Amino acid sequence: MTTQPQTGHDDGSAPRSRPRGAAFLLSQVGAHAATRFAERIGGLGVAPSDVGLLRMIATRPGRSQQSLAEELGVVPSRVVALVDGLERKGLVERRRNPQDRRNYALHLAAEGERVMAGMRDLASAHEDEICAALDDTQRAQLTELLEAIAAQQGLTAGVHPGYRHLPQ
Amino acid sequence: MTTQPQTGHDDGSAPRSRPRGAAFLLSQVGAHAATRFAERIGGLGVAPSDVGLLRMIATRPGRSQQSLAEELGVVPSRVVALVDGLERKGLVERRRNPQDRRNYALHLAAEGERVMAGMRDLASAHEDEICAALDDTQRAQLTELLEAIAAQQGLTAGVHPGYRHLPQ
DNA sequence: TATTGTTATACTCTATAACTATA
DNA sequence: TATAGTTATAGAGTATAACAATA
Repeated sequence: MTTQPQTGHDDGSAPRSRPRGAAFLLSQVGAHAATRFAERIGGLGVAPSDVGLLRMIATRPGRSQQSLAEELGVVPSRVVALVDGLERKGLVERRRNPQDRRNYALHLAAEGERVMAGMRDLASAHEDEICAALDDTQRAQLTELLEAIAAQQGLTAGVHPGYRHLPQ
Repeated sequence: MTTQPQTGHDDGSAPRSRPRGAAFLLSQVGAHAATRFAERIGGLGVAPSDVGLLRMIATRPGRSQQSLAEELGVVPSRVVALVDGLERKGLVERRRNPQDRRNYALHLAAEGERVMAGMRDLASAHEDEICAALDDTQRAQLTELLEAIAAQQGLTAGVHPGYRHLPQ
């Protein structure tokens, strides 16, 4: 994804009184953070698109594919492909529900638990890398500002919009 | 692009003393900002991938496709496709250089100038929309923090990493 | 009939590699 | 030989629509 050029401070001048370029910087730095994270988790053998799914299954085991599709804002057939991949890697299991044999209850396999643990460590290191320029106070400040924007813009906590389908 | 889930404040609790989740928030809010901007510029008939190109040509007219490819971090054949699209829409012109007939000098067409002007207005409105939750002081604060991160992470001012090719 | 999941298909994006023309 | 640009091709990602099994 890409965003607009801004008049910015390409010339190295100090920021103006009315700040400009925050939106572009957000998109730029955000894309960078996502790319770096993707590189890191690549070492665990999972793709960025897998991460949300894994976490949602870990948080609420037994969920159906439909419920994941809804929360992620993707089409159910997409979840089929994602779960196929995770199942092939031995990270999740599809368990039939005897009460209603139409849907599956999704659970993490043992290997999936290990990958989730690895991701938590990795997320912590990632956080430190991205925020290396900031001290603890500034980090808290940034988090607060971003949380305010996220809330006002109606973003769901923990759900990355990368999943959403623009084309209707 | 997608990033990691964070332990976050899904439960609505107050932020902890050691801030967690800034990197995920960055990626989440950044992707949202990029998506909203893409929706806006869609009305001008250009795609997000066109924007950087248009701006770079506007900033330094007469550039070659090669130089654009290098600065954007994409392969030259990709620039061919992008410039083809912009030329077809009447936004840019390829002018032969009589001194060296191998390369083109790229220039904005009249319609391209109009679109650039439209984008500047639109970027301003976009900025206001994304930062609606913040007052001017907070906006300046956010910009400062993001600029510090961008500089420390080695990001090029005004160049969106969405252009970069991870697959080598 | 409605719901869950699946398959078949097509479209977009973008890189690689081979090629043309010019130098 | 080297450089700017182009074409042909292939792979990844993801949506739409038709379908099967179950309720």
